[in-house]
Amino acid sequence: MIATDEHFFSENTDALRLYSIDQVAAQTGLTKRTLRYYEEVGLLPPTGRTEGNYRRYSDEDIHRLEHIKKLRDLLGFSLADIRAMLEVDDERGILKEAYQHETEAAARVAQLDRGDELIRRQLQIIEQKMAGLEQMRATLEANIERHERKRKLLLKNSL
Amino acid sequence: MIATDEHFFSENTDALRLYSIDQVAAQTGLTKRTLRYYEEVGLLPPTGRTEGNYRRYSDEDIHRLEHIKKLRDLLGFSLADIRAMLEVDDERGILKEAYQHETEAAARVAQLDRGDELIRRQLQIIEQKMAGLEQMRATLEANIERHERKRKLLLKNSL
DNA sequence: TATAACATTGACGTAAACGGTAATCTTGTT
DNA sequence: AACAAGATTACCGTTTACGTCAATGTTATA
Repeated sequence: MIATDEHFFSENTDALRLYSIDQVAAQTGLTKRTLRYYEEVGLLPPTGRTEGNYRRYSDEDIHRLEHIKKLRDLLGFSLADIRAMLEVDDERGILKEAYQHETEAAARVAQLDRGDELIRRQLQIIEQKMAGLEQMRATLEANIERHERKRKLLLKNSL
Repeated sequence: MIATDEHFFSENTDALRLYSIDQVAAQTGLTKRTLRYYEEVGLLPPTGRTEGNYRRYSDEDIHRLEHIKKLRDLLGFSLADIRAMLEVDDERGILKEAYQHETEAAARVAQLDRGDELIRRQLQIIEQKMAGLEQMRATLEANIERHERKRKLLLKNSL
């Protein structure tokens, strides 16, 4: 019986495919231990469960986990940082919910503005990192170009 | 007496200004403990010392420490990763040394090639990170633009 | 020269982010 | 029905990257 699952996701518009912890581990590249850990520390909201108390992950769960992994590996964020980022995302989600039900135009615009503010805050962090990386990249490329010039010089002199 | 320092750096072409651990901590934003730790684990080669066994940091040391910090904060690298990167840099340094003393053009070109190879390897890592960041950035900006369109729509409908 | 304010090296402590194991269920298969 | 395979929680262990003393030595200054 999977009535439990149906209950949890019956009002979800997503494709309600569910995955075992093994499948999710394989797809995300995270270990099963890590999946349980992220749930334990609240990075991932409690997943659905089968009647036998086995975890069942939704597509949304997987998406969130992949996002977490990106933040961890790409940005080198700590789980605390990631939690903060996700809370922003979650607020955006709530905002979006509210947006749907809001009828007044002015209030809708205000909610869009608030969403933008949250997004821009994240953009700033990312752009800051990118600027630093860009500088490192420029330095390295300058070295390659310097080598290029030296090579040409050597070639000219050897003629 | 600072004969020790003079001995250590007498053949260094750099400005041989030396800094106390406090000064370096202030300038790099690393704690004194971290400075000692990085030296202890070999990320920073042993610094010069005063007669009284106090550490004296050179400009080169500071430069290396700032580089380490960038790798740590920007790329989110572990100290193990950073050690690997620095070893590449160090090999480049050695290569450069050898280059100076090499007289044969062919050998010089070969060394430039080897240097390029090392640099490109680092470039690849950086570009990979940047690509990931760029993607996140694009996603966020797409959301802002989506909001922009919605705002315009609301404005039009409210007239 | 005495004292305060710095430094040094152990040594132990700690928060973060999991890894690994034990005891106990659950489930697909024979 | 029985058994192997895999899941769950609980709990202890580990690594990384430092923080925090304590005991001791050094140095600038009154």
